[in-house]
Amino acid sequence: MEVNNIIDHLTQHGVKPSPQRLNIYKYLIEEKNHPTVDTIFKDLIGAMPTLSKTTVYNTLKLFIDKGVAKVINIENNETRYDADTSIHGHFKCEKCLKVFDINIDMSEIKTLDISGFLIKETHFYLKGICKKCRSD
Amino acid sequence: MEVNNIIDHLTQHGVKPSPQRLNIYKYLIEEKNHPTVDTIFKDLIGAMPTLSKTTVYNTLKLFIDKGVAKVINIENNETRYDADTSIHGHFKCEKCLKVFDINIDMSEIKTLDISGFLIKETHFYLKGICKKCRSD
DNA sequence: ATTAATTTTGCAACAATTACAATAATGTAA
DNA sequence: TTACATTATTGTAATTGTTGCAAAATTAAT
Ligand SMILES: [Mn+2]
Ligand SMILES: [Mn+2]
Ligand SMILES: [Zn+2]
Ligand SMILES: [Zn+2]
Repeated sequence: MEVNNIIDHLTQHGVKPSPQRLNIYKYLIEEKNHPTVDTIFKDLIGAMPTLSKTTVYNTLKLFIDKGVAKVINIENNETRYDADTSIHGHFKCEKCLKVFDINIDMSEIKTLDISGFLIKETHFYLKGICKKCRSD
Repeated sequence: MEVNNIIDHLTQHGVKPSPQRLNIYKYLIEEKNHPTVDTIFKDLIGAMPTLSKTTVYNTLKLFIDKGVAKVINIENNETRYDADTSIHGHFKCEKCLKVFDINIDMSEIKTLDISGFLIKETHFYLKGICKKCRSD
């Protein structure tokens, strides 16, 4: 995606695109690596030497609030973030520690024993060993 | 479930049933409340005044290792535990904060874009507002 | 009864996150 | 432009959930 599109996307969701916000958002959509705050910070501090970890926290919180990112909770003590806000699942490999996207069809699942419940978020993830790590 | 059955169940899974372990396990299967360490500790300290929070952590870790309990990660910074080790999902109400069980049929989901992957754990949860809280 | 092995406990250390106030940057109106 | 108000960023301290570790207590074996 081009920078102008990114700026538009953020702006349309009520996120003023400061340099830090722009870079963090670009990082999320380009890397698609479901990073932690620490990963983002370490990967961006080179290009933005004054970046503060607090800013990363603040920015991600803002992204979540405005709906341009969402949280992925797979391990506790390891909050990850995803700029893909569509409903999809994840697979975390316990060897290489990578997090892969999984397409899921939630159509029927939603209507089991929770009729009358208001669903706001759907989360699905698997843990195991990825194809590559199995063959190593 | 009777205490003798509980003892057998723990023993068969390689967990020596000390008083602390027995009480914590009984708590899990009786309350079915998907508690945090803190909740367990606060609810049991009355009956076991010498109980240590470290013991709760140790015990739950042992339960997980031996397969008589599993971790539920819905919020980060809020690790919950479940003695129901079958594959099932959860719904967390953001008003009353209760966690409900959901039956799920994973049959098809497992075979989408992760062929060749070894699946060890399946996690599914929803967040929203429960029926009761909606009508209040 | 001694000794060895296991379990529990208390406290210190740690790491992720949040609170908060100071600084910097940006926007707005004379 | 200058002056002022608003917003964003930063650094540090505080908080919280968790783990490490060694001493004390309990249980098992000899
Ligand atoms: Mn994703
Ligand atoms: Mn459950
Ligand atoms: Zn892997
Ligand atoms: Zn509720």
